[in-house]
Amino acid sequence: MFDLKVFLDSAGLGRKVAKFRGKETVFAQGDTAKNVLYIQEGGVKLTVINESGKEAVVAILGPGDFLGEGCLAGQSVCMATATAIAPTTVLVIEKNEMIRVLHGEHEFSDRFIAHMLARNIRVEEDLIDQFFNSSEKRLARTLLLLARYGAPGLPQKVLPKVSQEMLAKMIGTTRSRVNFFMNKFRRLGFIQYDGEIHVNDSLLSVVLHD
Amino acid sequence: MFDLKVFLDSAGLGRKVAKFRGKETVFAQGDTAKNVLYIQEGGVKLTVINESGKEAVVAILGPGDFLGEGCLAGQSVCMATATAIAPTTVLVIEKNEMIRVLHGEHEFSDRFIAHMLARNIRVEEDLIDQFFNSSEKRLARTLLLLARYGAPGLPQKVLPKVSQEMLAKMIGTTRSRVNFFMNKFRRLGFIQYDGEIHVNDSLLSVVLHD
DNA sequence: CCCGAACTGTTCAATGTTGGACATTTCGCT
DNA sequence: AGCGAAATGTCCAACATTGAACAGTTCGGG
Repeated sequence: MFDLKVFLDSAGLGRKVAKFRGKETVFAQGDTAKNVLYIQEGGVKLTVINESGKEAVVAILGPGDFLGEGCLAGQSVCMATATAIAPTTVLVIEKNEMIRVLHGEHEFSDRFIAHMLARNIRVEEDLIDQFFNSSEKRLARTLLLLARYGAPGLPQKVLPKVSQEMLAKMIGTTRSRVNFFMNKFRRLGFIQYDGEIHVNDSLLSVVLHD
Repeated sequence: MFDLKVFLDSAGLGRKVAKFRGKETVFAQGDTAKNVLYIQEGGVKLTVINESGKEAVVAILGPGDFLGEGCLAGQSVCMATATAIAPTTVLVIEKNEMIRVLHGEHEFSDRFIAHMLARNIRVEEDLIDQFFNSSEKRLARTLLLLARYGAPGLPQKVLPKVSQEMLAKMIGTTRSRVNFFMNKFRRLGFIQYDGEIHVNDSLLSVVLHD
């Protein structure tokens, strides 16, 4: 398979590597945007804060994902804050280098296009979810998606540690609402938890039923 | 400037052209997805319908935009319905042709990447808007964006014809809510209308204020 | 110029959601 | 073990939103 790291090395781009521990800020909303990052290991959450200080989680990214691509489209400042949610290693690619390589290297631009297409589909799904569904359904969907995080093949049903507060910021509601539904889901046997959260397939019924 | 149509012609891709009149369906949610389309003239709206028959407008696309790119990422059926909102001409590019040209032609892949980046930024903004803002603010934002439709330079403040029903589907709320706010905006002098809608800059205050 | 279809204006009860507050539990740390 | 911080459980009044109904208006076409 195509190994981006090896490729970038040979293109002389893989040299700048940055490492972050959990909770460290990778870049902050408002920073000048001049690099594109590529996640090698770990995970990053993208959050946005509005004028009144409310926070929203826009995306959770993992190995193989790019972030900061906005600068390629001319965004001069970062629209979101990127925070490591685990020990994380990223490749740092300077904007103009990125443009040069995207233009020159087929394999690389193919890969990047695939990433953008996937990301776009995901964000569109999130938007549609937000349009159609109540917070209860959005929570159920988010839990199901998280439960498969990092294991697209096998159904793994244990979540990485996520607080109710964070869930609230992911689906765009309040913590008390999340708490209410988590208890409801537990009462109905859709999930269990005690430190770790276990998601049951039966939770799907919440998303599916009218 | 780079003219995509001329380029596609010389690559032997510009031959398949399709034309639609207003309200005609370009493709429907559930259709098998095998082509990427490029809008030359006109405009298209993308809508999604959920199980209970509720409809949402996901995007409004114009000349220079691609649609149906989801198939490149492996989506085998269309996730949305595309409907012409004006007399429209599109280039039809078969999926595998698209992949071949994306891989082989720098200028073309650059262009496509730019489109995906822009689209992504827009959808992300819509998602954030949905997270943070009340339906009143979302309506105000949508009106302001529409008022500049097709004229990024000069501030043009007259909307293309959009019904309150359609506005409701764009911001994810009900018609009665849209009606309520439209009247409020009019009462406050933020907009005028009588067939055509005129958007005042003062409407910005609705979006900006806490 | 009249009809029907599409759009707009208006109302309201039922429901969903927010944004607090406060008590309780869990967790990491020394 | 004991402290403080973080996370969870619970409650509730104020507020926003839905969904449906019905009347009035505009508009295009026969």
